[in-house]
Amino acid sequence: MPTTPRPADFKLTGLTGTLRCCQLFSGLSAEDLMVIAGFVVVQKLAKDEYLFHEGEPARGCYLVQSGAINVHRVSAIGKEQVIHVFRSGESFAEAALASPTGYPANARAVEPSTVLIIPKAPILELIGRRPDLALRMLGSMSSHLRVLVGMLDDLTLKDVETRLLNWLVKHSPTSTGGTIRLPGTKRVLAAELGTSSETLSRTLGRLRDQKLIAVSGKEIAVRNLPALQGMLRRNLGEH
Amino acid sequence: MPTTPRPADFKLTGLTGTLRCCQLFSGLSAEDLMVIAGFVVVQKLAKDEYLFHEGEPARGCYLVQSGAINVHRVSAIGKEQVIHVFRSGESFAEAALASPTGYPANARAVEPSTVLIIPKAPILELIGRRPDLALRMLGSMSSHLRVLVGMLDDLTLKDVETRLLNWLVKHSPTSTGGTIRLPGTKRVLAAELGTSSETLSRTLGRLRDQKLIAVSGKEIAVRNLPALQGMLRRNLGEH
DNA sequence: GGGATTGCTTGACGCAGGTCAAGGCGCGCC
DNA sequence: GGCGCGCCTTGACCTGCGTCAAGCAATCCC
Repeated sequence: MPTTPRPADFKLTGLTGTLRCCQLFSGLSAEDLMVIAGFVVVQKLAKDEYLFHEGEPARGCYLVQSGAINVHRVSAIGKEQVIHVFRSGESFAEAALASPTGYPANARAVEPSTVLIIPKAPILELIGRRPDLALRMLGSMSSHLRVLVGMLDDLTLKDVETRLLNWLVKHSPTSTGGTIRLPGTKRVLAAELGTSSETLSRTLGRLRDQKLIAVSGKEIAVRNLPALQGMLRRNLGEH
Repeated sequence: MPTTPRPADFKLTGLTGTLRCCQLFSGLSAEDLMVIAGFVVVQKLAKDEYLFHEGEPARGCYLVQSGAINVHRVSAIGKEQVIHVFRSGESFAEAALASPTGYPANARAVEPSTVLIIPKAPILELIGRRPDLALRMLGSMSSHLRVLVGMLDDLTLKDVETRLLNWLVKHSPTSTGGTIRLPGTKRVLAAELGTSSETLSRTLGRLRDQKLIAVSGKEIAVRNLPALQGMLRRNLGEH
């Protein structure tokens, strides 16, 4: 029954578009999407603003509409361990839905961002009625588990050089190399790799000396991607 | 309609007992338990026998009936990183249900063990009909996520001494201390703590010298739990 | 009983990488 | 322009811990 669209309807149809595009909800029926859009809360975050802190009671789970959210833990001495940076279309904190305890980590916007908050109660109710949604949630959490498992051996089984090589290979734009523009400062990259900015600097320096890359400011030019890949494989393959 | 119990019935009622006792299925109706018991596969494992390897296509998820299963990853150089040791009543590899990729880790019996294999297809079908079961699965996976997150800062934010202190405090039977009997060898404990048996030995030695614990064979007697807790807090609190 | 095996302890050594400190460079701001 | 302030780089140093190797104690098995 089409009537003149009111602002709220515009908002809803816009939201369903976002919802449809994400892994978690893609393929759901239009009605279900509308239901979800009906209870979702939009929140805008400034750069460096916190979405939630460790231990806070969980409101629900989240979907990044734009920007980037850094999920991390911090030790008693203030050292920060990045768990993952979630970007547009990705969902996180599904674990918070199913357990009565608070968030196990912190979430902060790396840049100005918009996230959709999916409140606990109504989404749980919907999951109860839509078993396939439950399976998707399971799938999404299982991929997060995989990310964490991946981090584990990153941190325990590899040295800084190998982790950096891996990062460079993953972020090279073309198959021959190309130049990568750092999203943040080098200190941030160092944190993401689980090291200090000094060690990162030295490691980059060593690769530069071998003419494998060129560094200038926030630009890293990958000169010889195949060589980097070979080096990575060698580092993984033997000692 | 009671008839003379056949062996298969005995088997089924025995299984439902096991199923009822575990976190994942406790509270399910008797019929549901029977359904699950109907498709569960019992597998016995000798010490050091593998249940599955990384990359293998997933059969389903698992429930430990007796014994202990070490879930771990291994790097290209053969170094082993323990993710978790699951014991009687615990379930694992739920993540494998929801994703088409293979297992992300290896599982091996630490001691002679019995596990129940819960095959993928029938349990997924049941989840589709029992939404509360889906929520339990979500809950279980979310607690595994928490374990992994916990491991992360164990590995990145603490040294071996702190990890050992944490382990001792967690495993002390009484509030004043008491004695802990190691389930496996010290080498296994060392692996669980992410270190070598030599370093573990040294660290235990240091605590012994300070009269905080006494070690004899597989028995660790905690002489002064409050002091251990204080030391732990101090290690976490400052440098 | 006596070799062989397995696990634990201890010493010696090396190394990756964290920390401290001292420049150098770019950039905005008065 | 001069000045201060982040950021990066580099050197010097230190330390935790992994590895190698040797010495014991307990257990097993012929």
